[in-house]
Amino acid sequence: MTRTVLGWAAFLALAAFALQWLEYQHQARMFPGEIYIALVGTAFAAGGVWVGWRLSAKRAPEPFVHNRAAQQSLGLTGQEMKVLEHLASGQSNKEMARTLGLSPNTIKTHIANLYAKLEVGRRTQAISKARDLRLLP
Amino acid sequence: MTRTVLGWAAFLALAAFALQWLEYQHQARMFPGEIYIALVGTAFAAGGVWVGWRLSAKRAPEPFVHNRAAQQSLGLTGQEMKVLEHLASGQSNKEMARTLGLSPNTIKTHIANLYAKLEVGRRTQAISKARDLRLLP
DNA sequence: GACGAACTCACCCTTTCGGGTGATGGCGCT
DNA sequence: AGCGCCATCACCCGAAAGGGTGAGTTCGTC
Repeated sequence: MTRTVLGWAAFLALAAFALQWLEYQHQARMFPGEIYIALVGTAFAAGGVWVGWRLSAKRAPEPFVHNRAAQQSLGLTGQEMKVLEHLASGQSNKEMARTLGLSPNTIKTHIANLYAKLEVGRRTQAISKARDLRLLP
Repeated sequence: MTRTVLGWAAFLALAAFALQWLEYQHQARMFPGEIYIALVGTAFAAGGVWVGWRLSAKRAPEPFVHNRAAQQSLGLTGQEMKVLEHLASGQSNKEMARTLGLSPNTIKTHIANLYAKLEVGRRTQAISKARDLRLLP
C-alpha cells in the first residue's frame, strides 16, 4: 500500500514536470499545437493503461472462494465437509479416523453420505466434483 | 474476435468524431486551450484505463501453466501423465483401460510407477501432490 | 413427548487398489 | 550386439475402499 502511494506521488510529480516542460517547449514555438496535443494524449493514454493494469491485477490474486451456497443446496453437514477436506488431502479412512478422533466406521458412513449427496461412487470422483462445485480449493 | 474488432472500430470512429467536435469548439473560441487539453487528456486516460483493464483481464483467466520442468525432473513419461490426468478426473483403473485402449494391468503398472516417482502410496495423495507440483490444474 | 436431523458406531460382503514379481517387444544409443 | 528405457501385459495376495443394513445418542423443533 505504501509502495503504491509513493509510486503515485512519484508518477504525478513526473507528470507535472513533463507538462511544464511541454508547456515551455510550446511557448517557445519549438513545435506546433498538434504535436503538443498528441504528446499529452499519448502520455495520458500510457498512464491510463498502467493504472488499468494495476487495478485489475489487484483483483487477480483471489482465486478461491468457498461456495457455501452449493454446500447448503447439497445439504452437506459440517462433519461431511471436514471429511471431504481430509479426503482430498490424500488421507485414508483410518488416518482420518485418527486425526478426527472417530471410528473408521463413522468415517465410512460420512463418506458414504458424501457420495450420495455428490452423486459419485469413488473418492477421486468426489474430489473432482467438489472442486468443480468450488467446495474445495 | 469479430466483436472486439467491431468494438474498436466503433470506438475509434467516436473518438475521431469527438476530436473534430472539440477542435471546432476550440476554433470557435468557446473555451480556452487549457480546457481543451484537459478534455483530451481525460479522454485518453480513460481509454488507457479501459485498454489496460482489458489487456490484463485477458491474462487473468489463465492461472494454470503446466509445470513441464517438474514433470521432467521427476521423469514422468507421456503415458504416465495421461494416466495421471484420467486418475485425477475420477476414473477407475478399468475405465482408464477402456478409454486408453489398454489392459487394466498396464494401467496398474503406470500408476505404480507414478506412485514411485511422486513418492506417494494412494491415488488421492497422487492427485494432491500433482496439484501442488502444478502437474494438474 | 414425538419427531427428524446430525452424529456416532458396528457387521457383512464385494469390488477396487496397491505391492511385488516376471516377461516380452520396440527404440535409441554405444 | 548389448544396454537402458518405455510400454505393454500377466498373476498373486493382502489392504483399502465401497454398498448395504441396523442401531445407538444428542439436540432442537413442533
